[in-house]
Amino acid sequence: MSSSDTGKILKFPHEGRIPANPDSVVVKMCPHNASVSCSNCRLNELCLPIALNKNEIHQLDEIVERNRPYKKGEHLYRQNDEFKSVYAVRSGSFKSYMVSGNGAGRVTGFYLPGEIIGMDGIASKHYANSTQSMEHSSICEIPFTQLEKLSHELPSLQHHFFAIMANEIAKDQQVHTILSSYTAEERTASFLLSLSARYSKVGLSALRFHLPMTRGDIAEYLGLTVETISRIFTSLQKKGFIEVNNREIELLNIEALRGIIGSS
Amino acid sequence: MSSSDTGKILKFPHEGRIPANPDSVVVKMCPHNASVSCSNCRLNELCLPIALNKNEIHQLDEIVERNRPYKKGEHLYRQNDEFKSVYAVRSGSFKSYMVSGNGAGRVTGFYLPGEIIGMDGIASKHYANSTQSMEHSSICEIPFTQLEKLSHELPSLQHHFFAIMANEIAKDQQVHTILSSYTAEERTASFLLSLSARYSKVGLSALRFHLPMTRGDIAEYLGLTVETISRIFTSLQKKGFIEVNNREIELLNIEALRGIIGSS
DNA sequence: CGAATGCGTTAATCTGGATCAATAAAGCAG
DNA sequence: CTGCTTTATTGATCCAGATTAACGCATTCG
Repeated sequence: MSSSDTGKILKFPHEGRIPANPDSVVVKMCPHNASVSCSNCRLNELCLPIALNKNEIHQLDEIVERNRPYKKGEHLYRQNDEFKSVYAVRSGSFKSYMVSGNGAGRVTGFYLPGEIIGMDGIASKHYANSTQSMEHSSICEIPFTQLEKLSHELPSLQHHFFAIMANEIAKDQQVHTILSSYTAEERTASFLLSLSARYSKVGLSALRFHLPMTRGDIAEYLGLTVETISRIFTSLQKKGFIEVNNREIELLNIEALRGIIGSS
Repeated sequence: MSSSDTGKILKFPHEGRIPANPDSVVVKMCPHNASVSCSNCRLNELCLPIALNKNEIHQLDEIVERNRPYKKGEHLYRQNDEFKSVYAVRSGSFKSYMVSGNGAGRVTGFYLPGEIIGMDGIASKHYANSTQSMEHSSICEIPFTQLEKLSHELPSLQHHFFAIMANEIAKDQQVHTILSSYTAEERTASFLLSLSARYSKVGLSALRFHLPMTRGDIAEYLGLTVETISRIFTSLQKKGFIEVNNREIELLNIEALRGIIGSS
């Protein structure tokens, strides 16, 4: 069927990332630049500094370590490593996965800019997952002991960190519902809608974005197989709800996607 | 703090609950007695007071409200109610469930004595689940604003509450793995093992316990159907791994159950 | 360059668990 | 107690999604 599509290949500049508009700060600010501080980070409305005042942000800034960029596939930490820090994604994206008894890895989460990684290690002092970058990415490392100490001094930081963790809990319970009762098509639609919402939060397009993960990653995350994901993408495309070209995806009818979930 | 001022001790014969041994404190201490304080609660090694000193426990005690007992089926709160408190199960058990788009309820969690309920409401200020008791139960209510304030004053309480939330996150990610990759038999085995571990934590038998939930609840929780749960119980019984009589269950070969999961 | 490797799609077949259906056994209110 | 509702078991059939297999298409690498 693809014999005639040669002329209409979508070209995507910027490492496959699609800014909401071509002149957005996203591009100008060079997301991998380590010298940025929390106060001028474009993500500070999403990330830890939210609801902190100038002075408080400055104190947070002091404990944040801005690491070197991570190449695609590099590990942030591995399952059972000693828990030391939580991390905020500055640019790029990460996936976490757990190796279960039989050795088959299972993707347990995807992390996009502004999101916090590593909270699974707080309880047992060892990370429960491994986490690796899915593309060239950069990260802010926040040593947990210091974060706890600072939280104790800044009530609004404590409050906000409680909220961040609670949000993770609520999100995980939502996933529980999806995995325990949705069909393959419903899972896929809800996954796409979740990505869309999260991209739009960081100022990228809600309707057209790059999938940093493989079909296999999506399948593992949703408890399905690669083939099923592939078939469902194809079928959603045939229905005119989406358009997929490799890792580039456009949501043509977002209401219809919502309908898939509502109608279950 | 007088001991049961009117002498009206709510009598509570095990109500289908099997104590580790018949003379255990569980029975003696009358779990539904509202006059107990955190310092002499048999659950204080599991619950919020963990790692607090005498004086700190006393401060915590001040904000804890010991509610009237809940009858079977009563709601603690409903989905979308305004978030006000988290709750610690003192005796009995609760289930939480979410009503998804189509109206079909889905059980998202079970809560046994010593466990904390309601953290799903912290982030959005409204509970994401409904929670109801599965048997005659009692609860400690902890108004969240006050807990937050006290956490700010007591670093070890802050630390511990971070840990409790993190534990919930880790547990939910474990559930993610189970739902996305385990077979029906593996899910059921891991569910039974989880119950066993949790009962044994509160001093009840790890090998012989009462299931407070229906087969239907288990099925919803595990993303299966009642019939499948029923068939798997029967099949595990035929294999000699367990013995079930209605809601009473005995794990005859716990290693074999572990083997079911490991061998996937 | 050609070979190897990883990712994605499509098609044919198989199966674990759902669905449908019937019955039994508890629990419970009057 | 009796009748009614909810819960549990078991069997027969069906189907969504897994499995298996083959192939296309990029990348990378010697």
